[in-house]
Amino acid sequence: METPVSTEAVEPPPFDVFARACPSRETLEHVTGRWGSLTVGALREGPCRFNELRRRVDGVSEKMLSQTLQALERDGIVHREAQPTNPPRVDYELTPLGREVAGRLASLIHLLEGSMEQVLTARQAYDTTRGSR
Amino acid sequence: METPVSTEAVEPPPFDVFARACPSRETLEHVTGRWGSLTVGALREGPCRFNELRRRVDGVSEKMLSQTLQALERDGIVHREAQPTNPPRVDYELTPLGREVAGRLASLIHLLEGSMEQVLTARQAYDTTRGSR
DNA sequence: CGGAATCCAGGTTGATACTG
DNA sequence: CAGTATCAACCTGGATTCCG
Repeated sequence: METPVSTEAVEPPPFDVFARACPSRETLEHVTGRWGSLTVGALREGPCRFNELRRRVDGVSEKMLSQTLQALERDGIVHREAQPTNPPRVDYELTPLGREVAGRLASLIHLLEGSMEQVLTARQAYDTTRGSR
Repeated sequence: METPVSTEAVEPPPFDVFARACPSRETLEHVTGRWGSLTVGALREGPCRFNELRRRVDGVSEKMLSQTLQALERDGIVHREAQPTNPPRVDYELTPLGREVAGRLASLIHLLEGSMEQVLTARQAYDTTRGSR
């Protein structure tokens, strides 16, 4: 018996974020980026129009929100539903994959929000120790 | 019965990453930032020296790794253990909080690595639909 | 080895203005 | 409303050099 060789791919390519060239690293960055994580988190509350999303994500500019949404839509994390009405109405919502991602992200966010006292204490300790080097 | 009022803070301040000025947003960015997530992920495999960490996180420069580690140390996510030997030896490891964070991050990373086929397919669909607008 | 400091190019950001 | 275009300003990140 020879090494089995089929005409179709026998094994899915391994994806590893720790490797510089792996496309999974890009997606991780889209999802965890400065506005990516907040946008996904905001969409977790339900479908949302562009400007409402802007309000939920305090501080994001139109441009950044637009760019972020496009990257997330391209990766299949967010679904964009445009209605050809006038004035235009566009709704964004998470895809099934997006909901899974959002869940894990929310878990991280909640952990951090709940640990901020501890973080703030650590910062003070660090600053008095190293700040006044 | 009156509303209970004690002399010490009755309620911990609410932390909300979606609010522009909340310090939790900074910590989220340290943890999910371009190198933050990979550094924390790499430290999950165990304590590690500076240059070994550089090898684990493919593509980081000394400067970025150094900056990233300092931010994470300040937030109490990473512990730095320096030995005053010559040559110097410094070990980094996750704190208990860091391990919790790393766990949630790993969960997200694994999800994404396992979904990349789907993501790549979504990208192709997007590019053929919108790319040739 | 483990960093800190400096320099600098280029990418990212966010007003502002404009379009459909 | 839902974006896109433009542009200056800022910041990121890499390379290099030097120190303990």
